[in-house]
Amino acid sequence: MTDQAGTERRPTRQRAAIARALSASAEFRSAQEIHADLAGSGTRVGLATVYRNLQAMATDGEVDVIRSPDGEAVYRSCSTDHHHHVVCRSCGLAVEVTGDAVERWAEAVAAAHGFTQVRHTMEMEGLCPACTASRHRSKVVRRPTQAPRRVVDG
Amino acid sequence: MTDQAGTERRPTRQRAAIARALSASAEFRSAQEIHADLAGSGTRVGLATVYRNLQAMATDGEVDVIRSPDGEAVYRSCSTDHHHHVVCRSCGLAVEVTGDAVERWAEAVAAAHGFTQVRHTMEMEGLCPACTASRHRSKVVRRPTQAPRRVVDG
DNA sequence: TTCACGATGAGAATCGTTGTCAAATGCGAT
DNA sequence: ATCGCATTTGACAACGATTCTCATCGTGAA
Ligand SMILES: [Zn+2]
Ligand SMILES: [Zn+2]
Ligand SMILES: [Zn+2]
Ligand SMILES: [Zn+2]
Repeated sequence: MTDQAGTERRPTRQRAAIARALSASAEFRSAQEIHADLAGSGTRVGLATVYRNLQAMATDGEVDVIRSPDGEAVYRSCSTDHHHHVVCRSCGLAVEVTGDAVERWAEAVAAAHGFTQVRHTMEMEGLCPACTASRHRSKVVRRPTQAPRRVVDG
Repeated sequence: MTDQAGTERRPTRQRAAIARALSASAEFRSAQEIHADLAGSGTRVGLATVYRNLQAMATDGEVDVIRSPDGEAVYRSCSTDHHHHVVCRSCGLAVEVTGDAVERWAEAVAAAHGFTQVRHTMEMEGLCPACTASRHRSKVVRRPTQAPRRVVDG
């Protein structure tokens, strides 16, 4: 199915619930999490329906979608405050950062190519101060499982 | 517990083959593709081994890894030329772009937080000129389903 | 060479996501 | 309100990428 502008999407309680659940959080949430949230709040919505709607909203530009490091698709309400992360690839520490420079650049370069309604995602990864030090003294900590992503405001 | 001296990764023919296959291409390749390439060139390497090595190389910062739009992890040799894309979310047209501004910003902001060996990925999406026009006229214009992602140099 | 342990491979197990299709529902016309 | 019909939903099967298991192999060091 080609997504077109004139396409009429019928309003349903499920879609409304999903949209509400999404905007209730400022963080990126996966389809499964949204589904769980709804179930938890007593709203029964099929898992497939959650997937379908989130995807539709994403293609229509109503929500932002990125892939979490483990490959899951995660969605976030478009209106929430926009920022990026610098993640340590060794311990998972994440720092939130914002920057007008990139925002403007993205907008400008996209416009220069005639693109409209542009959105973007940017992720940075490296070694945090602590892990940088560790490696210097040849002490590498390799976790068996993925480290929990701790977020620290920048 | 947390010990070990510098990374003691033993050299094996499989690892060498994987590294070679990776640097042979300037594009991002998935684990499955690398595996197929090797098989095609007569080099038998277990799929799990390909996954394990690509992941290890990624965590060690030897290769770049991003997620393709459908969620597959794709790897690329670190040395290849760095650039970004502006993708049309309606027809899939992709334009390659480069920009010192972002590169410097990313480096600077990461350094400001004490991070080292920083790498980044950035993706922009919007509506290309053609699709922007289509949407303006309320007329529904038929467009090939799920257009292949054509790349155009910026 | 021998030993200890990391690395590999084949296949099973996970698990997020998509496909199927009958039943339920929104909407415009009657 | 009611009918007709296309869209949407939901339960569940099907998929496919990635991970896990574990017996066996290969490498580095003594
Ligand atoms: Zn760290
Ligand atoms: Zn931004
Ligand atoms: Zn387009
Ligand atoms: Zn860049």
